[in-house]
Amino acid sequence: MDYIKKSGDICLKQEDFDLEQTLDCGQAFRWEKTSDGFFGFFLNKPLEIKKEKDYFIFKNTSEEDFLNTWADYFDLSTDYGELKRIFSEDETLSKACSFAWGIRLLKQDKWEALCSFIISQNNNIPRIKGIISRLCEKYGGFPPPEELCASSEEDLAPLRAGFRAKYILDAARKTACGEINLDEISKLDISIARKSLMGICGVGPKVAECALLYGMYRVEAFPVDVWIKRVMERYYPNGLPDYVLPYAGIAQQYLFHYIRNL
DNA sequence: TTCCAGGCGTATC
DNA sequence: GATACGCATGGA
Repeated sequence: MDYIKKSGDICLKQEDFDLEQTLDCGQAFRWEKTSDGFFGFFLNKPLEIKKEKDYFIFKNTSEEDFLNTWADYFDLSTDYGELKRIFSEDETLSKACSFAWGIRLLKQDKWEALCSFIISQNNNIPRIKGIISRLCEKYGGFPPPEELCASSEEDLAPLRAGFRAKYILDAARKTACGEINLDEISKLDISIARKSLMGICGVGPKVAECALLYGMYRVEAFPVDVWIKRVMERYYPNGLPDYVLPYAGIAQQYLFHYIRNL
């Protein structure tokens, strides 16, 4: 990793990384644009980050936090240039990678990702962000399942999550009592992991796939929403090329961003 | 007013 | 197993 320390900040040189494409592409919902960058959270740890010339500036960040938290969160050890070279053998993916060149897959928290994508169903991105923002405001940070499951559906009414409130509570209850163990699920064979997650009310194939990809870094997971469905019908009637499948989830990121901006 | 949004549960066949 | 429908909310 190519970085220097400078008056309390970490300054990082990093290829294949664009803040807007990575933080505002619908994979994470707690990042907000600032005048010159982004402000957001991972595990309730705040970060202000911006780009200045060739450097990404991690404001007020210790070397320890950078190496132990943020380098992992931003998946800095993965060579996205190499992935894009592999993907670009395919014509559509080649265009998608050129267009969305700076997307990286964020290694998010398991519980937060699961909860966030439960909220995402039949919803749009600005409203998902609003609900999660009100959730974090209410609990002083993203609530762990133990804290959340002490609440009732009426308690969650101010979030305006609609019919999803009872799904959030079911996920919190099952996770808090150990019926669902996200750490264990993250290591299971993917088809078994899917089934386990779908034991939660409000978690179907799409949300399970998102929990696996965004919360557990299972990069072979391939969430199919309305947009990706359009991509598949139009460009991949016979499925993705075999050489993409081990990283289908990362390919999906490029395709999602591409088709939404076509 | 109607349609749609990073879907899913339920009923019905 | 497939298909139809309702579901809370809010912006277009």
